[in-house]
Amino acid sequence: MAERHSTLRARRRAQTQRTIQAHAIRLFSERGYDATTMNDVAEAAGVSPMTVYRHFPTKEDLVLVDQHGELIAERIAASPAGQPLVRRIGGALVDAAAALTGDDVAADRRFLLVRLQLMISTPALRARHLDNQYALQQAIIGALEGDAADPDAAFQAQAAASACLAALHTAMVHWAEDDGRADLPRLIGKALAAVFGDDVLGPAR
Amino acid sequence: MAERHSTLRARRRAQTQRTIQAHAIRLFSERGYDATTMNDVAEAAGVSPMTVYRHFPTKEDLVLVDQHGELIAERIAASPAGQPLVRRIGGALVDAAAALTGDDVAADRRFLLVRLQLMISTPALRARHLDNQYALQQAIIGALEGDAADPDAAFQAQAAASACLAALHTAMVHWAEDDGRADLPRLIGKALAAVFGDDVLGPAR
DNA sequence: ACCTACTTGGTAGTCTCTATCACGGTGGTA
DNA sequence: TACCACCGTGATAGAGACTACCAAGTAGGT
Repeated sequence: MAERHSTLRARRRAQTQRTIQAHAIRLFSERGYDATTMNDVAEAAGVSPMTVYRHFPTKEDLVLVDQHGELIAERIAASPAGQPLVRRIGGALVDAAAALTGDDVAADRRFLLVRLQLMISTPALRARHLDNQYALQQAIIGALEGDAADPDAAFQAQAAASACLAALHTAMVHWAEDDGRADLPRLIGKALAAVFGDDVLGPAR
Repeated sequence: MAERHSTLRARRRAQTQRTIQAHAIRLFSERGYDATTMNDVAEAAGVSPMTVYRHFPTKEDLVLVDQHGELIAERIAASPAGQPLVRRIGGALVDAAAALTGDDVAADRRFLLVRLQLMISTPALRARHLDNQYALQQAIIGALEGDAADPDAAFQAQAAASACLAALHTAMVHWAEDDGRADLPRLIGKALAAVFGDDVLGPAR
């Protein structure tokens, strides 16, 4: 088993990865994203530019981390098919947000907030982020498999998913502008209610 | 009046601009967006690379043209404030789509369709396009000025606008996948109805 | 005919990202 | 302990998207 070396080597790898990203986010926040070159990041992290590219294929990947995408899709696939689409999708989004901003991950929450503010204010990052959300939308539609036969149901699923993700985006922007003081899951619920009505997530909440 | 020269010079400028863009779209469709360089476009159009950059600041601008953005915003600002938000926004989107795909602009419609298919299938273009839609969303929110005082109304406006644009995107993707055979304004109405209910655009339609 | 302003072309450079090769330390094995 | 395969890192060269900066030609109005 040559794959059982995951103790020291993998830990060092994860460590340098965190170091590089931390320095990158700091520099981006201080000088701005466009005014910071990959060489600057490498120099600040104490590694060669090659190493930066090895861990983060593109400059945007230093800020944008696909977080919990497939977890959301799995949760939607596991939700009861009898419920309305919006409730299945919205519930998963609220739960994922709760996992990302819970009190047990306060440090990660600050980091997430800074990256989110960078994403919103930098055109290149914002564009990539929106495309990632589009990919998440495709994954969500794929998770609602049962309706591939009916083209009309597929249209419904696509409309519901894209509207839910639009609500998610609205909530995230407000959360970032509020500097993370508000409760993100609650904001998402509010945005969903603003579009679909107050009873979207069910009376149980 | 040094600005009254808009006869020959402006026409030549518009002509080269159209030539460059036409060759670019053709090459992108034939070889793929990433496999086509700006030098290829310049050579095909018979101009220098400098001239291409002069007319289209970025490679993405060769495909993405901000069409009718401010027109939509103006129409929303002029719509009666008493109507529900979704109806004001959705109505403007349907009308803009009708203007873009009407029978009197069949050639433009083919061109729009090709560019849309390129946008959807190319990650870089898709990302930029989604960011342009985000900018349009901001413009729409700005057009609904009356509610800047109430933060809750602002939240409502943002949620409504982003959901409407999500529906627009859903409709555009379906239209492109259908190769433009369907009626785009009708598709937008269908997507809006899928999210908000059948009576979104009012009984008058 | 003259002068201004707009359009175009050329050169050199920066920055992101890729391909290829070489070096050194890790982890397992004889 | 000595050997070897492998992984992480580094240096170099290069393509491609852009951005100054400067030179030349041509349309506009006086």
